[in-house]
Amino acid sequence: MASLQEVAARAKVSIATVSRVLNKSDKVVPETSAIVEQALRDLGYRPSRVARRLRMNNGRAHLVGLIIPDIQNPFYAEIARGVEDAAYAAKYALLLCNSDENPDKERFYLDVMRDESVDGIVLPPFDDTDFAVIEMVKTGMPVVCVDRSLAKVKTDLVEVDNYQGALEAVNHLLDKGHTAIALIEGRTQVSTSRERRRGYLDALAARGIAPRKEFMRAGDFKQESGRVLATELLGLRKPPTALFVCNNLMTVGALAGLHQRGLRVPGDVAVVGFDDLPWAEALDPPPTVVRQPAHEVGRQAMELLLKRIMDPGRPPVTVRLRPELVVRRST
Amino acid sequence: MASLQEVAARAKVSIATVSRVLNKSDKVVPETSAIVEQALRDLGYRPSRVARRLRMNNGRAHLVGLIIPDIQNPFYAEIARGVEDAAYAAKYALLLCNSDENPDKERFYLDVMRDESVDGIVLPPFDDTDFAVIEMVKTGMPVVCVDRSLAKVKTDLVEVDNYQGALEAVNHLLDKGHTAIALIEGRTQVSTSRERRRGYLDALAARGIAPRKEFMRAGDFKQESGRVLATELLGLRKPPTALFVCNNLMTVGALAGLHQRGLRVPGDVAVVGFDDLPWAEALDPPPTVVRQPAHEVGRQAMELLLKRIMDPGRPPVTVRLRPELVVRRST
DNA sequence: CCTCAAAATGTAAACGTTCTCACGTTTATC
DNA sequence: GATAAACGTGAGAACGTTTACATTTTGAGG
Repeated sequence: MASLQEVAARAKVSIATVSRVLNKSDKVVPETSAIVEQALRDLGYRPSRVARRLRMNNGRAHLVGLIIPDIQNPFYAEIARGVEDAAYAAKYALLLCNSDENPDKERFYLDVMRDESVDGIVLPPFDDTDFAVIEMVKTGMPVVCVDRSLAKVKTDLVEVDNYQGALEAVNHLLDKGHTAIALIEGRTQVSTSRERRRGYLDALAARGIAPRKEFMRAGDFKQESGRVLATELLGLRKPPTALFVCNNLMTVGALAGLHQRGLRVPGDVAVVGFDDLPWAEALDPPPTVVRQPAHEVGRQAMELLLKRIMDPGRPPVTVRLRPELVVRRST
Repeated sequence: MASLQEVAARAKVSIATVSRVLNKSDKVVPETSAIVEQALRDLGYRPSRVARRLRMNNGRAHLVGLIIPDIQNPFYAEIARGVEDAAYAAKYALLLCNSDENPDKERFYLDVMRDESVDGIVLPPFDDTDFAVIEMVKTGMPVVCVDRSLAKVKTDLVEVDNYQGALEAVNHLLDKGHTAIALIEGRTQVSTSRERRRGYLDALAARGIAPRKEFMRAGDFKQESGRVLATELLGLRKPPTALFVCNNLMTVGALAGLHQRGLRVPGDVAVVGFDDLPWAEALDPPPTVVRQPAHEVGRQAMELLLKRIMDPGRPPVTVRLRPELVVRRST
């Protein structure tokens, strides 16, 4: 509550001097410095981040934004933790928002961030052509994309090698002798979905297996669509013997759907998911998944963002992390 | 980027008039209004939340803080969603931070919030006597506590009837014929822990069962401590036949610990947990739990906060929500 | 002692708002 | 037709910082 004004009055110096003591930027003689420091302590002075931000509209707000689809999705929660840990280490605060994969909500929060003049933003774009995000990048706002990329503009990006992950997942199923492998993918406008599908197709092709249209279904990344699509697939006249499900929530949904139909996993159908789950070990059965280093994704994204804030002119960088196939008991 | 200044220049009016048009507070003749609106559109004007906040240090920042122990805990993630949904509905943005049950981190973030001059804060206090939070309340900052309460000061509070929940949980085990029921509780400085323990003790007492010290263990709310304590308990010469575990993560940990020892649930040991889990149905076995209406807790907390922001003088209110025993297959 | 540069401190503008007050113009009242 | 009231608009202060620039103090060299 105490302002520079009041501190200055108490120390009988000018506010400029107090400011100098605070930022230890300029020279101030030890004596005065001591007096000011005392006044500072006496009044329990705390600088107003708001006033500071207004004054220096460049990059010292020590505040960054993070927009994710849904904090209740453990994958994004882990990314968020990665971002937060790196931010906290650098003494940055985080404006965290859920877009719900809803462009309007995303836009609202992007606006908030601009209006709050945050130093930068970390986010997985809604899709390839996310207009609002592209616009934001063009205004010069530091933006780091995570998980998903943007088609037209180049930004810093931390992603996981989705193609490689999918390849390994499907190869694993093929190695187990499966040939009728179905794909449950997410929204196809999202770069990660396409990469994973490409991995799926290439893995099949490498063994000379022709993909079947009816084995490829697109959901919306949510649990319910996993359940519905798995049920549909297993209801086919010639059902698949294995499922490759392209995200965590849909995997859980698929397992639930299979249980509902009274099918045994992996006895009747094998399942490989994408994204690990925090309680995978406690699930029935513990699913084989392609684990993404989500915390690391978040951490590196934040670090990239910090670098860009320090040096806005630096060329954009892409960091590609390797996923890891974790074999458990669903295959 | 465009400021009031620039808009005013383009519309050939004073900034005061532009401001009036924006806030449609004062009367401005339709003609000028139209010209200004046009200029506003032409320049794509967006008000600076920062400048606005600096000017009106009372309650129109449209920004609130939320500090939770860990966003990766689904219980808190659900609370966070409740808060966020209500905040978004009221066009408030959310400064979200993880305290990790770490007082230093909590203090850092509380400071950030004060310095950002947020309109108010929602949080579960670290414990009963959380000094930093009490201090914050005393400065007049609107604070709503969720889940846990503060001992000395009275604030708005949204809590769940932990006593009742524990009572039902333990009664359920008693009804199943168990008498050797162990308790795995959280940090005992936290109000919820004590309430749940009280429920546990009273339920036993009502059936004339004397509590046994070695059956009561305190953990730290985290998965690992659930695993360790469950293992310890089942290693006793006379082990319990049922476990009442006081939060979600410790429940998962306990289940893992029991599996490790090769024990069957509920065959060898029955388990009731506190807090529901998003994929409870997919767990092995799906656990019986006391479900807390976490989303509702968050939503109501945010609404209480909004009321307090509007009317700082109103007397603090306590909302107590009812938990619900969800019987599944671990008992 | 005086001068003058260097060092220490003070002054004031700026950031983008909101809002009080004052000012000029129109309309109502007698 | 003069005076007052009502209305629309503008000027400028304030919020709490940082910082360029101006001013004062200091100390050394002559």
